[in-house]
Amino acid sequence: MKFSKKSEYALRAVLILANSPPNKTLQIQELSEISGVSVKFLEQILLALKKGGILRSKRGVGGGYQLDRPARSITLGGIIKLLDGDLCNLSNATDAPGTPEYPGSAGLQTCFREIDEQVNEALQERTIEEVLSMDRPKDILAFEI
Amino acid sequence: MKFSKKSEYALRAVLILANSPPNKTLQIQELSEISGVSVKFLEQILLALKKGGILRSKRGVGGGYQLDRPARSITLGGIIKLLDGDLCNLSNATDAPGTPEYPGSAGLQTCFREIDEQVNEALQERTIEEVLSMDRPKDILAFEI
DNA sequence: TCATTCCCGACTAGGTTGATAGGGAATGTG
DNA sequence: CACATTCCCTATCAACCTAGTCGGGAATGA
Repeated sequence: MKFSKKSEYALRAVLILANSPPNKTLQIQELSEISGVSVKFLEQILLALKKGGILRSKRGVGGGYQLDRPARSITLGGIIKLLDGDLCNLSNATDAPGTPEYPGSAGLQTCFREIDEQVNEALQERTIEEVLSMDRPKDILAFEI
Repeated sequence: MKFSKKSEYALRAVLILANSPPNKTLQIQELSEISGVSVKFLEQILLALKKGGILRSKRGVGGGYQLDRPARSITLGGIIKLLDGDLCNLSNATDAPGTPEYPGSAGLQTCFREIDEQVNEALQERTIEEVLSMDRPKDILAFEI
């Protein structure tokens, strides 16, 4: 019950880009340094994010990456799905073709489908913008004023 | 975001045992046939379940397995945890030692911890007894009378 | 004594993951 | 045009994990 490094690194990259000034492009090199992911590995991930319509890129001198749409429209689920294929799919184990019927098999599947839905919803609802704002909670800022 | 075959097969075995008359023992062979899992593989799983205090066993002629405690006290989470180690632990990826700080890293971790809790709670709450009863819903029974 | 049944560890084929490497294509600069 | 820069794309690989097999040992009861 975990997700891949690719997904995790993708989230890092998108968060970093979402946090930098709009219309500023960041190069792989910079993203690599901030996120702590090797340039070459990150490259593959950024490419996938681009193909998935989350980032846009520019080549040549002064090129780099930036978000292709507002951070409020990008969700954790969208990113993870892009890299890992499916989010939470417990029920497809109990559902697979060839699975025999046994006492509780139907009930089990219902349970797992419920959990799948819960998790997928939670991940699809959380936007990158929200995550960034959770980073620096308002009440703590209030104290600092 | 899925769990191992071992966990799945363990759930099958426990459900089958919970559904059979109390104090009746089932042999690996029988469990294998009903669950559709090879005898040898199932063997390992049953052994783990026994060591985990979920099943008890008896050797020799007429031996076999049975539940070591009532089905209402055995949860899906308990079984999965026994076989797979942890249930849902998304947050330990973002939490791992050596993870750098980047914009949103804290927020991300909070999100994942929330999901971890949700899933773990859901799995820890659902008992084997409940799952069995979901299999044959009461309203359908009512129709058949 | 012997068949039965669970107990236990070793082993392995095959797939997945995380990552590296190297060259190609676009783009801006002088 | 020539060239440096930066992204684009594919191939390859070692390490690890999973699902499963195998062979024998130990307890139990007839």
